[in-house]
Amino acid sequence: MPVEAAILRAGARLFAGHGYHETGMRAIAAAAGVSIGALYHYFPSKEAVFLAVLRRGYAQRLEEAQALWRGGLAVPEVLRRVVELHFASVAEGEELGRLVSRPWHGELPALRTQILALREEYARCIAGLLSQAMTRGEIRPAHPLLTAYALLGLVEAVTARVVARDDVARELRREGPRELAELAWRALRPEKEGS
Amino acid sequence: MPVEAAILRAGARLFAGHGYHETGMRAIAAAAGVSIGALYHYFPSKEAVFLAVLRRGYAQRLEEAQALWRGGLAVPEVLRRVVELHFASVAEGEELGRLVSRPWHGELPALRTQILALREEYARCIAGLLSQAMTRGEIRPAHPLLTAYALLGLVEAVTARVVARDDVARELRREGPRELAELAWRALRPEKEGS
Amino acid sequence: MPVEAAILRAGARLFAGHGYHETGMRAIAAAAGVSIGALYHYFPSKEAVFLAVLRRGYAQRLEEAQALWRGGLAVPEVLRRVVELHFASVAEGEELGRLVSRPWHGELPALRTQILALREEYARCIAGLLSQAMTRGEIRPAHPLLTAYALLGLVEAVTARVVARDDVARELRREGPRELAELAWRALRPEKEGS
Amino acid sequence: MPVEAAILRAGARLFAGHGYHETGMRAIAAAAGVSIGALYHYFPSKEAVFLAVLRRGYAQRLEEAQALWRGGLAVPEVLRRVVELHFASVAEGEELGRLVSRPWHGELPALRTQILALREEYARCIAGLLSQAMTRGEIRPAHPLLTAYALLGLVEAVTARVVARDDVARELRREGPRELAELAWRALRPEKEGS
DNA sequence: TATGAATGAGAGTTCATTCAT
DNA sequence: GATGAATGAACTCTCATTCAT
Repeated sequence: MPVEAAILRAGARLFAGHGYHETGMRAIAAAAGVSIGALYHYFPSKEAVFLAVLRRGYAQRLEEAQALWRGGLAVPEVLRRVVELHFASVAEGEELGRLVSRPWHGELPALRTQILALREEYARCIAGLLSQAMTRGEIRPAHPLLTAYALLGLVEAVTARVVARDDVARELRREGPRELAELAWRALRPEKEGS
Repeated sequence: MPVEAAILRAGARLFAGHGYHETGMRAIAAAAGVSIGALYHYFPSKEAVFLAVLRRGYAQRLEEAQALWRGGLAVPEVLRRVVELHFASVAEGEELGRLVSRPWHGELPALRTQILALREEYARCIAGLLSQAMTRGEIRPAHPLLTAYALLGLVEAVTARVVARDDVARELRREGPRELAELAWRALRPEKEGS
Repeated sequence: MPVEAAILRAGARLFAGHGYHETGMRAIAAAAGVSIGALYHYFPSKEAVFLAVLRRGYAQRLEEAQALWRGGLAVPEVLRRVVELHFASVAEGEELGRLVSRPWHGELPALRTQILALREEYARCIAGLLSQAMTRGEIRPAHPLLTAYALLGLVEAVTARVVARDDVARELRREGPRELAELAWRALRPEKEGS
Repeated sequence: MPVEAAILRAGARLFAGHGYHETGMRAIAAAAGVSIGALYHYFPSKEAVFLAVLRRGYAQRLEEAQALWRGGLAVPEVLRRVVELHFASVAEGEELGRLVSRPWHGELPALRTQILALREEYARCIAGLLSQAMTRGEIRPAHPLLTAYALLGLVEAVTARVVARDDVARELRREGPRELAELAWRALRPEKEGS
């Protein structure tokens, strides 16, 4: 259904660019090329639009991450690619990526539970992958969920700085993937192995 | 001046609890026990109140972090205490702490530059401390600013989850400081040394 | 045609329960089990649905009242039964009755003329019956139309209070028919007769 | 405070003329000569404006009715004047009067309880006056509250017709006060007395 | 005939900000 | 300095109605 898709695309772009409260329903409708009435025909409220957009973003990210992990690569290489994936997703035009890398629950206390649940679903997926790697001895034992959140934060703090697009941002964009993958691998590698 | 302090305290509490857009000037004035007129006498706009609050938050956090680092402790111990400091600051009543751990630039695009600058100041301070430790050989060489952001994100992603106060949050609160300090130390320790 | 009847039944229930403006065409369509398109196929507008409903209500009430008067009963007994008829019609499930006992012209200024005309038709019918009774000397001479309106209001003011269903409403429901019939009979009985 | 009074006056006129739902807050503000902001400064919602208007209307009506009854006149004369009072209050410019003579609870189900309470207060006042007259033997014994509602409805049904201002309305306006006072007096006079 | 997606004007309400007192 | 009444643009959302299918 192209109308619904257009709304979600427009919503993703605007929410990612201006935040929840500085994005109006009129703006979403205009950006999607539909009337306000049509917007409310497909979604009962602004919150519903936002949650639908966020869900889509997490679904897409989840799929990408799982595909990487399923590839049979060595852990350091997987880490490098996952980090690169997050960096790529904050580029212009990759609104869904920028969307999932943000702690919306601070901006939308009313949806905190649902937003945290979506994020947790993603974190739990990563935690599951980490658990498998631990079982196989590819990384050292650690609290999987906590480690998953930590890795997410590790990357997101840098990508958040990258969106500013000044000189520092460009430098971090260039060095980030390699340095972060290195950090992550050192933090996780088994005791007796070198990199 | 107690009036200004009251406003900043009220602002910190409300902004931290409900976000920027869901906190009104009337609410700040009421919580501070002053009239709207007085509020506008001390601060020219809502944005100004917010920036003043945020500045105070970063100043306080900066001071705490520097004090820890100046203490002459070994790096792993410093890491442990810094992580614990962040965890403690998300408790009820520690509004300034919760404030600095949030990427406000997403919620307030208009102030993005200034918000990122405040955060960068904090990150640069940590980067400086990391540089010193690298020079002394206490931690391995790495990009200092990037590492600083990464460490901040590492901790903040977990503390952000802790505010939900459900069972998982309690577990992360309990295990977080130790696990995160371990992760950070492994990520940073020099090549040939053990913990 | 059962579709039209279903619409009228649904409309009567909803208009009586929530008023004109708080009843939507969607709600009517849903309650009647038809689509909005079908609704607009049978009635050109919301106003048309409302007028059709109201007409049906007055037609039914008119018939009931005339049947009572034709029964050859003594005037006091007729009054008692008419009053009881009005009281019975405010019960749950008697939407048409509740509908005709309401001054819709205040809520719908655009239809004032037509609404007043429907009510006047009913009032004129009662006035005619009163005229006959006056001619026969069963009640005293008075302005028939004015008396008809007065009797209607006499009853409706009490039934309007009865719909609240609290303790007072229950008491009025119990005492109302007898007391109102008494009031009406005393107001209308010929000069030299007792009750 | 002239602003509040202007709002109440404008609200009374518009609500009486167009009903609750066809009167907008913007229209009230414009008619009162104030801004929307000022309107919401004095009243928290449209419902609040309406209830304030209605309360004022009932207060004024109550005062007028009590003044009449306190005058020491004979009951038939009091009835005549009360009826005339109601008729006078539906004239142009007497918005408060038209307001209190309407069963708003049908139009505003959400405020039914409060609207019925205001009306009941008025009805109870009249019932009290009737009780006194019964005690003194000036009118026959009857259920006071029920009788009060009945008398109100008796008059209001006719005044509601009078607002249409056609030929019939003019005739009812002319004959109404006398005829209705006669009806009321016959309905209430003690058993053994003539008019 | 029957459907329901689409329209868009307009509703009630909020809120940062100003300024006369 | 301090107050809070006043402003009005902008917000989210509703709803009678239309029309291509």
